[in-house]
Amino acid sequence: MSPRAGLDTHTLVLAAAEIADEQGIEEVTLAALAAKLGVRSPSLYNHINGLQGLRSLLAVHGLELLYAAMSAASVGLKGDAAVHAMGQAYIGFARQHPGLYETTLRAPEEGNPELKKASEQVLSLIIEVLSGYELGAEGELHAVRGWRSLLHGFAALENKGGFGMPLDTNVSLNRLISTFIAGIRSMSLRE
Amino acid sequence: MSPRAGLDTHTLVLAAAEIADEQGIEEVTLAALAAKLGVRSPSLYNHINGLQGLRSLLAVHGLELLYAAMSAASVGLKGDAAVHAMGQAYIGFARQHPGLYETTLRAPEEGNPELKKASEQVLSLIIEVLSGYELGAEGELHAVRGWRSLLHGFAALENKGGFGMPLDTNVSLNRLISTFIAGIRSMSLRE
DNA sequence: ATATTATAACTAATAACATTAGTTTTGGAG
DNA sequence: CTCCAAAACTAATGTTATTAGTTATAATAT
Repeated sequence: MSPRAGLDTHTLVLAAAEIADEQGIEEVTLAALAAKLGVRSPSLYNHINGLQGLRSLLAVHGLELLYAAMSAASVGLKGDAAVHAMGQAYIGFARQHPGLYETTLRAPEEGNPELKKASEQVLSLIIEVLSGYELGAEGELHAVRGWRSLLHGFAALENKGGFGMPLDTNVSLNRLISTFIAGIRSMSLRE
Repeated sequence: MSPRAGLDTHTLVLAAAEIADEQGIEEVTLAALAAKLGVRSPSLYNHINGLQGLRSLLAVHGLELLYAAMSAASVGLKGDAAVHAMGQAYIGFARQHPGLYETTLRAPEEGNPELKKASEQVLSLIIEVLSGYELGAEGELHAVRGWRSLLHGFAALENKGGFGMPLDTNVSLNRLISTFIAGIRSMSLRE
């Protein structure tokens, strides 16, 4: 019963993130979001650029939270410890915010500068942590790709329930990270 | 202008897979599929169980093709060569059928026996190839999880254009596979 | 205090989609 | 040649996103 519900973009993004995490990314519709906020869906257009715009905002928000988690976890650490901490933080974020994490890689727009910036922030943190190993400029880039593949694959499969087997996934993650570290160690020695 | 267009389930799945690979998974709608087949969308219900049913069929079809590719690539090979060949085949399939690959992990139904069967087929092939390393029963399961994570993560990031850097992704893949192998080697020695 | 204005939220309307109900038509079995 | 199961159809409903145009209010200026 109140024109002027007092919404703003940030409130919308937070509410949408909640829907994504609690009900799944498919349920993030303007209709559902408007209902949650006690408003009619066209009203949302005063704050966001349609559904696509909302998805972009969600992606940026997710990447910022992911960066914060990874950064906080690895600050002050070096080498293997930093890699482990960062990997745990990455997967921890994906577990805590499954829907929001998923929006992170649903790259909708190519030219979005906010999105690009948020992605690069995460990327440079990864590069920094892996720079401790003697991989060379090119080897480092390959290692970054591998590290991202590994983390994203693990997060995605775990979230989808792809690891059906009754075996502690934390142990799997730890061993996988150790495997990766051991692998890049042996790669760097080989060259 | 012809009642009796002569459709069947398989034709629908193939046409839907084409849409998925050429236009993206979002464009796989019953409306688009019906248009492609020269039919009205309600007619599709004679052959599939709605959009959800079609998605399940796509997932099964994708897993079967994936299995065929992996199997053909690794037949007769052992050890590192088999792992490399299987990995290349997995990524090759994801590149060749980006949309179909994506449906593979959009697990819609839990209790679908066809889907379960197709998944287990792929899984047992992976287990077989990794059984050559001395990992122990539990270690082998962790390695399987790691191997799947790595492959899926790489496929997903590459498909989404997540590897923005101008560096040959085939080289990255080769090195990643080698890194993984080196990693599980050192893990098995450690215990 | 009162008038003005920018804009948040609204109603109404359209288009795309999935889905169900009920009808028509036809290819093949008898 | 007849008949029937089922393939394809039309019609209708409900959900969604989105646009156009309207109303009402909060903040500002007078």
